[in-house]
Parts: sequence; structure tokens; C-alpha cells
Amino acid sequence: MAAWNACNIPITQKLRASNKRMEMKFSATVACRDCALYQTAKVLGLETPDCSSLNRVVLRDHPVNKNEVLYREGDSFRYLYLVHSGSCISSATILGRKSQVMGFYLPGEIAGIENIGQSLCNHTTRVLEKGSVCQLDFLMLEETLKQDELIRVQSYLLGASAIHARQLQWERSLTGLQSAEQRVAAFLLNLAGRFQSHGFPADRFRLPMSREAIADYLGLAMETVIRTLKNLHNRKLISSQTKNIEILDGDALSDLIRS
Amino acid sequence: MAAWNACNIPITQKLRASNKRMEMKFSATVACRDCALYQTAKVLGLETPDCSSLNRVVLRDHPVNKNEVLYREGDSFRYLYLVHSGSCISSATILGRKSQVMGFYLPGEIAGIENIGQSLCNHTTRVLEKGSVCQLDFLMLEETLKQDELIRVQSYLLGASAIHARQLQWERSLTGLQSAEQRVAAFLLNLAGRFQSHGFPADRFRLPMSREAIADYLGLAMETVIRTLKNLHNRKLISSQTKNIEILDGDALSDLIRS
DNA sequence: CGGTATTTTGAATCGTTTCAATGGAGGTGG
DNA sequence: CCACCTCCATTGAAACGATTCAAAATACCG
Repeated sequence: MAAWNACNIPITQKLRASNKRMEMKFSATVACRDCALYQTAKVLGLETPDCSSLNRVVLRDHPVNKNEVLYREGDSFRYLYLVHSGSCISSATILGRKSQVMGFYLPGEIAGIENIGQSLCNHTTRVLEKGSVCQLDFLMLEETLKQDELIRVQSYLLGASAIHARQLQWERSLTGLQSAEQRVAAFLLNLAGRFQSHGFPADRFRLPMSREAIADYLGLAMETVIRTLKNLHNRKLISSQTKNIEILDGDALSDLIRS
Repeated sequence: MAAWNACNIPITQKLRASNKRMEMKFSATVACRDCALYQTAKVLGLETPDCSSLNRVVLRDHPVNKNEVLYREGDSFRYLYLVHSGSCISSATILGRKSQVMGFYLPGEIAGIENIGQSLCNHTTRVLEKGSVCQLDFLMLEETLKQDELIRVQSYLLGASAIHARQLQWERSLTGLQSAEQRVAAFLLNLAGRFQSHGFPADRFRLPMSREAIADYLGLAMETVIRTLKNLHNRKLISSQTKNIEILDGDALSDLIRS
């Protein structure tokens, strides 16, 4: 299926190619605290199993429930949330309008990364599917970590931030896709690529978000999203039953976007 | 007219509030080289009239002609272009499609800022209206500048990069505006705010770009942009004759977006 | 003052939205 | 374990708005 879009960079492997990616269960499973700490250290590029210095930075590995708010628009920015399992949705009120869905955070991605470089949060992020997140104290980072750890973690976050900027640029280019079919196809391929880059199967996944959220994200009406998915299903490009998606012909989906 | 959108931060004043903004002529005027160097130094936050160290970083103040290409998609990223006069348009081929307009650079803004943190250019930027730009050698920065100069320039660029990210986020939210009228209104207000933040009048300006470019940028057909402008003109919200725009009722335009 | 590129206008088509009503899934409590 | 309730997904039909295609008018540049 080649590269589906320009945004699918494995965050967890960006800076350390030799870093064996951790295995994450897709459904919500609350790992033991020590294990979570260890996983987080690995993700951040810290090899030492002795990650005692992380104890003050990684505040907690935290089970989260549906609709729980991680941070709210206007909050002062301090924490990052590494999504271990479950998923999140972030929205913002830009242009003075009603809140619009700005993006989704899948397992392996970092909620709050969009705030780096700013003092206030500009999104509201809430939990879509219950799971667990690791809360990192961004301010504490600089004070606590050992010099070499700090550099590694910082460069990791810088990389993650660049990845987020690319995702944003990709989203911005959705405006150029006029037809609902193209937008939905692009959306599915983007999700597939992100799942893949975090170690999950690309052609078979469960949509964490509602049809309404997809519609808002893509700038379409909910009914249009539904009809488009059904149409793609009937043409055997995908299999779609409620939240379960299977990509049957990724190349054809790519062609849709290009035409 | 209050704040029109969340992206209107005076780049030239972001980090140094006490920095008197330089006067720039709107139409193309090629300043003498020394003068340009001095202006550039001021914009970057360097007070010393002795900016000899800038000589190796600011390669040249360079008159540019319409359609001239500053950098091309895939080029290795090295230079930033401070737009002194004239304006630029940047486009990219995302999602494997035909090139899409991704944004515009007005006088006082920095073309190439979107590449910071990446090794390759991901946009193609060309000149819309002839003018002059200052070419900065981004790689040379670190090697050449004195320590305190380097820090000041770097933090300036970081701030500019954050501003670009906010503009990108604003553009991303265009997807949420369904009607052509809302998109055009948002576009005009965004332009007005950017002109204002760079020291130009907000309610009376000349569109640097063609109707076709606006249409591509907003994800509309060119004819729709024309008809929408005409409609806003007839309703006396704006005055529009070819490239000359006057905003007659900014509040009403804001209301359009909100409704 | 030409010649070209851009802007403007009109009319028909197409696709998306909207509104309204039905169907189904998941969660809670008896 | 089932009934119930609520939220979410689905379907249909009508209306609206943007696109498309084609032609004319106007601006811009050398």
C-alpha cells in the first residue's frame, strides 16, 4: 500500500532506531505502575532500567475514563500525556465559533504536544475510549533529569513536536479536498498509517471516535460521512460496520484522493 | 474591530516590546544594502548598529521579481527569507495531489519558517509581487554569531516559528467553515490582521494574490470567490474592485463567521 | 497600444446539507 | 437475565449552494 501520507512517522522510533518498540494492548488495560514507568522511559529514549529520576517527572500512570478531560482550553500548560491505551479527542474554539474537533490522539501519541512553545493550552482534550495515560510534568523535566537524560528527552519532544506540526499541515490540506469521498478516504488512510507507525495493524482497526466527531473533523455533515463510508463499503474498498473498519483496497483509496 | 483572529501577533515585536518597528514601504522599493542590513538586524532583535557579524548570515538583500522561486519542495533547507516588500505564495503537493496553495507571506513575515526543524523544504515558495527579501543563512547562524546575539536571534526564530504554527492552526480551522461566505470573510479578516500587525492599515489593503490563488487556498472555485466578494461588496460589508479591498464593516464580517 | 492573463458574468448540473424519522448498540437497574 | 433507556448510527426526500462550462469584459505588462 506504499506510503499513504506524509505524516506517518513512528514517534517511538524517530530518534532511536535501535529502540525495540514496546508492545501495547489495543483495548484498555491498566498496567502496573512500575511497568508503565518502564515503558514510558523506553518511549522517551531512556535505556536505563534505573529510571529513578523519572519518578518526579512521570507523575503517574493514570487510568482514565470516557469523557474525562485531560486539559482545557486556557489552562496554563504544564503537562504532557503519553497515551498508553485508549484514545483522546482534542477540540478548540477558533474563529470565535462553536468548538471544532482539531484532532485525535491514538495510543503511542502524545496529547498536549500542540502546546509546546506556549504558556496556555489552546485545545481541550478529553478521553474518547477509556484507557491509561502517563502524565509528564513538562516544567519539572528541566530541573530533575540528569544532563544526558534531559538532552535525550528534550530532543525526543522536539521531534514529536515536529511530527505534530506535520500532522497539522496534513490536516490543513484537507481543505483542498472538495468531495466528501476524498476527505473520508484521506482520513482513513491517515488513521491507518498512524496505527501502523505505532505498531498496530494498518488495515484493520476500530474507530475510536463517533461519526459526528469524524464529520466535525473533516468539515462534513455526519450523514455525509455515514453515506460515504457505506458507499466505500459497497464498492468493496473498505469494510465498515459501525466502528470496525477494514481497509480492503488501500491503493484504490489513494487513487481517490489523487483524482 | 477588536481582535479578528487568534493569529495576529506582531512578529517584529513579539520578543522585544521596546523595539521600534521599522517603516516599510508597501510597494516595491529596493533599499540600499546597508540600510537593509540595518533593518534586518533590528527585526531580529539586534540593537547594535555594528552588525558586522550579520554580514555572513544575511547573505544579501535581494530584489526579487514576480514568479521568482525562493525555494522548492525537496530542496535541502538552509535559508530563511525575510520579506521586506512584495509578497510570496507557498504551495505544496500533499496527499499526492496537484499542488495546493498553503499560505502567503506578507511584508514583515518570514518565508521558509515552516521548514524549521526539518532537513528538507516541504513547500515551494514563489514571489507574487516583486519586491525585496533578505536571505538569511540558517546554518551559518550558529557558527558565526556572538553568543548573546545567537541566543537572541534563535529565540526570535523560535517565536516566529510558534507564530507560524498558530497561523497553520488557524488555516486548519478553515475546514470547519462550510459556506464560501464564511471562508472568504475569515480570509479577509486574517489578512487585515496580519497587515495591521506589521504596521500597515488593516481596513484598506491590496490583495497580493489572484482570485485563483485565494480559491485554491480556501478550497473553493475561483468563480465562487468572485461572486462572494461581489456579494459582500453589494451588502456594503467591504469595498472590492479587483485587487483593492476596503473593509467597511469588520464586525459584520466577524459575525458572519460566528453564525 | 497591442496581446495576454486575469476577472467577471450567466445558466445548468451535481453533490452536500438539512430535516425528520427509524433502527440498533451499549449500559444500567430491577 | 431481561427490559428499558439513552446515545449513536442509519436511511429517505427535499432544498440549497457550490461547481462546472462557456463566453465576455476588463486589467495588466511590455
